[in-house]
Amino acid sequence: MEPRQGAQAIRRALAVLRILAAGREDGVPLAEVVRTTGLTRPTVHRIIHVLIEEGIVERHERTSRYAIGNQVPELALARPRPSRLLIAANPSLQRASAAIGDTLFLTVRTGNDTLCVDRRIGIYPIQVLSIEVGARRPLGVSSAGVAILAAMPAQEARKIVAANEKRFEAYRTDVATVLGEVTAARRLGYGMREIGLVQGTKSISTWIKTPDGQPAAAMTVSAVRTRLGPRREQEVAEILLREARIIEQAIGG
Amino acid sequence: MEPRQGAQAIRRALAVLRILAAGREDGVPLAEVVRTTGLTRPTVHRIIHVLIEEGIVERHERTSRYAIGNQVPELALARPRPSRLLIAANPSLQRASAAIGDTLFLTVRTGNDTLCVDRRIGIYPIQVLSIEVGARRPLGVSSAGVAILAAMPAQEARKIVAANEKRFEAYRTDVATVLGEVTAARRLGYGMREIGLVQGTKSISTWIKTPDGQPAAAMTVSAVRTRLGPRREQEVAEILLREARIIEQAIGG
DNA sequence: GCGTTCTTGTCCATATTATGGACAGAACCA
DNA sequence: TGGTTCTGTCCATAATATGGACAAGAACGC
Repeated sequence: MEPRQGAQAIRRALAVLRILAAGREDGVPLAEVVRTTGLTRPTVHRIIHVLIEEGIVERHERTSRYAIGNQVPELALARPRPSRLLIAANPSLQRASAAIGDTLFLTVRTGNDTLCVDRRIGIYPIQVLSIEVGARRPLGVSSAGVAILAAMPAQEARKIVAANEKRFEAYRTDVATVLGEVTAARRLGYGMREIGLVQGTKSISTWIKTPDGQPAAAMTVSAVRTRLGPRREQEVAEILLREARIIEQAIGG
Repeated sequence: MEPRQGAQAIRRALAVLRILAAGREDGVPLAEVVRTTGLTRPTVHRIIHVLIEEGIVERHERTSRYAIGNQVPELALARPRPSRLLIAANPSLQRASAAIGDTLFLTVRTGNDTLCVDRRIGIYPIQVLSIEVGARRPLGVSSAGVAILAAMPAQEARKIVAANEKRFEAYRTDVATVLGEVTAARRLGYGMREIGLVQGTKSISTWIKTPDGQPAAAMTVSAVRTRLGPRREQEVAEILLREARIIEQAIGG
């Protein structure tokens, strides 16, 4: 079905907001927003400054970077309860982290992005804290994003990857690489990044689907590479797959 | 200065979102959004359904009411840190609640609304929990809103009250009543509601200003009426005023 | 059970808004 | 110092967003 007409400006504003959200508290320069949204500079400038007037965006004086403003968390207070996924995943994150010893992450799909919504640090003396809660990236950049893409129909995954193309350069990847990883993840049954977001690390992600079959989230282990040789990778993947199924059951009701 | 042109649709979408935020998890029917924003039904319908497609709004199947969607808290994760006001106010809320024995609320101004961002329950056996964190209302409806309006230039207060006119009916008040309360609050130096948001209660609010002199927040005590006779009202007001000044100092740096 | 009222939902001719090419000034860097 | 890159702005015009009119369904009252 065709998307609803008559609100192009609203969609554009949201596209801008999602780019600013990816920049978190550091903010994003105007040129980067122009580049990644594909909109023209006057258009981005106008959208951003209206959002500033409305308190949705703020401009950092010293750096001229734009970031999410205080009214977004204020609007979010209208929806304070954690999602069913977050609640359902809690014991699995705990169990998996204890069993594996490394850091566990819960990441959700939000539009064409991934967003880290929970993190559980393990007990092994070396922990790879590659991202934090709130970290947002284009789908395809992390092993979680790759896993989520792998779990959806191939054509839909290609559309999303194409939409994110302009943003991959900033994360030192590209469409061909991402699609290759998605294909490999389909084969393996989970996503994996030999080269994690951090040098010398490796991460493994399993997708989590909602009751209607949509891949909506992923659970990820990140560790130093030496801790994830072929045999241990298999063990970790099995633990993650089992807990992902448990989460899916819990969400189903 | 004239507000920036070229993004009326974005402002309208935000106006709709703020109405939905006021409805919190209960949601708001379409007709109510039409009435309070003053927009036409096709316009509101279109805006809401684009926001639904974008995950910003969701529609409750059973009640046909619209509410804030899951992507708003997800965007808010880009700005996780509590504001300086919230941090600065924490010890004052604690002290005032202990000294007074009733519930203390911290409320901020957000656009033409007030939003409760913190609440501290007192030790007296009867507590008036008139609102919760996340409760959003038009400026002018609560004693906190009245206090904030009283602390700003009269012309600016009148503009805000005029903008909120259509929404007052739902809270059983009107422009004349609100302006009367604002005038009284200017005289008293604090806002007060003999008839609180809850029958048989009374509330007292003192404004809190930012370093640039803008009234941005208020601290409120709510109690059963019998606990706030004239003399005790004076004592409570003095405690609130003192703590408000402390908070203003802490924000100032 | 029927009539009335109220609500949500949709269409599309047209009014109005949003756009972006062109230009200017500031900041940065070699 | 000059070149490059960035932010910011203008306004003629292209394109979008609008809302009056209408339809259908739900809720309510007698």
